[in-house]
Amino acid sequence: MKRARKATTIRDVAKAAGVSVSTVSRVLNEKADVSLETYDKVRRIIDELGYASSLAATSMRSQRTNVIGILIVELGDPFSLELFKGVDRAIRGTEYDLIVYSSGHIAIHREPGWERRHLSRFNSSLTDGTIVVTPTTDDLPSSSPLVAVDPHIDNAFPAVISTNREGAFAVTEYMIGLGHRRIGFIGGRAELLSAHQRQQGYQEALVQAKLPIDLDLIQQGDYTRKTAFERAQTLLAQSSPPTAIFAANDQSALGVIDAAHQAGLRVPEDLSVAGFDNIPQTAHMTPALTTVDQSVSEMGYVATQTLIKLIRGEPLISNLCQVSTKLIVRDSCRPVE
Amino acid sequence: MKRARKATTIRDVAKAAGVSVSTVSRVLNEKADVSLETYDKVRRIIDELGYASSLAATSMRSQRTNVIGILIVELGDPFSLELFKGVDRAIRGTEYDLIVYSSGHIAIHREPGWERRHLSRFNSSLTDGTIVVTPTTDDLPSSSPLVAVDPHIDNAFPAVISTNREGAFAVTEYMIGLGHRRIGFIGGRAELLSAHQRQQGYQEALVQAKLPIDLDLIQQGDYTRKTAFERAQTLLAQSSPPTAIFAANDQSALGVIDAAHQAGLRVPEDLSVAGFDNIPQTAHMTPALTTVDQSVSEMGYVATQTLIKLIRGEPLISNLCQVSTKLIVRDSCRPVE
DNA sequence: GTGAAAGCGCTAACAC
DNA sequence: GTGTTAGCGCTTTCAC
Repeated sequence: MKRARKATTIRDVAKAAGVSVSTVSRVLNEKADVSLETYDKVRRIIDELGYASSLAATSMRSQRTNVIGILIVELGDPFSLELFKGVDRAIRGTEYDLIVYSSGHIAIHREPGWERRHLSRFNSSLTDGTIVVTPTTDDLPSSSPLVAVDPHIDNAFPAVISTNREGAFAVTEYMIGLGHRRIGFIGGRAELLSAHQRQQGYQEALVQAKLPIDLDLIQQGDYTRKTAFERAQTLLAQSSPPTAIFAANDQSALGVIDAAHQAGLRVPEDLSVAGFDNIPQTAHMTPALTTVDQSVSEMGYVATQTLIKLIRGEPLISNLCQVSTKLIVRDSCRPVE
Repeated sequence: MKRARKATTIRDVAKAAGVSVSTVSRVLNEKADVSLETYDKVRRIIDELGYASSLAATSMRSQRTNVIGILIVELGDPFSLELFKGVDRAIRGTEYDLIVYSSGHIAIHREPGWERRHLSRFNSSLTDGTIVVTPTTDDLPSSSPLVAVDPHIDNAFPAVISTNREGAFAVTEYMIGLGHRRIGFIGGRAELLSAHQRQQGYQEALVQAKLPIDLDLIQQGDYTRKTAFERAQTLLAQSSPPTAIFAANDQSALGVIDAAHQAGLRVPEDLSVAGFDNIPQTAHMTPALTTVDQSVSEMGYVATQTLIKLIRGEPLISNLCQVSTKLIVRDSCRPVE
């Protein structure tokens, strides 16, 4: 147990090498004006001591830390986990390290603008840039580049999003094609652009099919299974309930299925259900869910690449990058008899 | 776009409130000796400005940051992702924030002792304690508490691990019970205690059944699918190949199945295969894998709780916490005909 | 009850 | 080529 050992600092290295701290700093940062002899000596001491510069101290003085931050509400949430896969892939082999920051203090997440505070803790220090996932506000001051994943509806900075409108349109059109005329919709978190776009796609498909937009069939959800369950109950309790329901994400679709079972309805025999897919696993759950497949890990990949470009000062082709979606038909939807 | 805006510092708050920085600091840290009037004024300004103290600066001066660190090799790796679920669960509702640190610089991971360097970057700053996942070395100096998940074989500090020996014993015993006499073993990363314990359980089951320990049947793996694939090929190419193979983890088991298919063998008809489970999903893959189920998310949960105890100075019941495993029999194993 | 000042580990500007 | 010095944003004595 070498626990008590205090961390080695740049001064320890300097002392051991018989040089000044600035010389060590120069070696660390690969500055040109150090004699080869000194360089080697310092490098050797650094290795011997197993020294690595303190991220906290470094970040306070210099602009560059070569660390990318990612701000997330819930670390364990399937969306986050799926996102990490893409972020990881994008980061491999680059010079960047990654810091995922998440708060345990649940109250913070209830308070809108929590990301502003968290960002503030990072800001102009620790990270060279930050990915913010599903921000609750568009007012995010930052002196370093920012990229949003699934951005706020008023979002003003570079962001990555799926082709939500097209996907929602396709799935609604598909249901209409199966003969459904009363198709329920359970929306997502109202402040997110994705939720808005999905509802838009749903409505456009109805309009194209010359079907009425019935406000009784449109329920406000929040991308959680629990809320969708309640909203679906409301839909199913109506005098003329929908024969199909399109839920704004996979969790919501599961909530709809919960409600159907609760009401004694079979899926898909009595009720067709489709969702927007966040993670590959959900689709394989019973019953096999008809989904709009969006590659969340791809979103993570693209977001990271975009952020790296911004950090490097390279030009962006577009401020809003769309990751394409694909309709995947499985047996949770049936034609109306 | 409010991007150019510089981050607000404690001095901005002090100036706006007409007090000194030390007073603001006192308010931030809820020190007693501040007049209520001053306290309220400063709090109001803090809210107005959306100020949050810089983690980098705070951590340099004070011991406590209320941040827990977790050091991981690959962020996108299924083991890590599963672990996060438990860590997240443990952190919810506590006063702690979480930082996951991962490096993109692949070369670092080849170099043994990379975690020492990464730890050094955190150390005595940023985090109050750190969870280190599958460390490649036991020589980890740190001035703050450390907990290992799946520790190094010579590990000396608090750690969380599964009941690997018992699990491996159970699955080997089960295969023997099916009539298998030549059971191959593909081991894990040699420097990890888990790999050692799994091999031990395997061997003990053979000994108990009075079966010989045939070194030709024991292959060194590294918990990756690719390596297991190669090792399994070696096993299957032998003059009297095994009728069953126990692989040290789920990825390795998949590699074994790959090799079986490659060799034209059917699983489980021609070859029984079992693995040690890291993530719930793998078990459901084709063919349904007989596994020793270890709850990785539970390991994350326990590790986090242990670390929090250490940080708070509470006593630990044991230095090595074991998360229990369970044999789950599925149809990737068959009796010998 | 509050402010001034030192200093955490580091980098950058300026000496020499 | 190398050392000295100031200061990043914060906490913590120590005065007053």
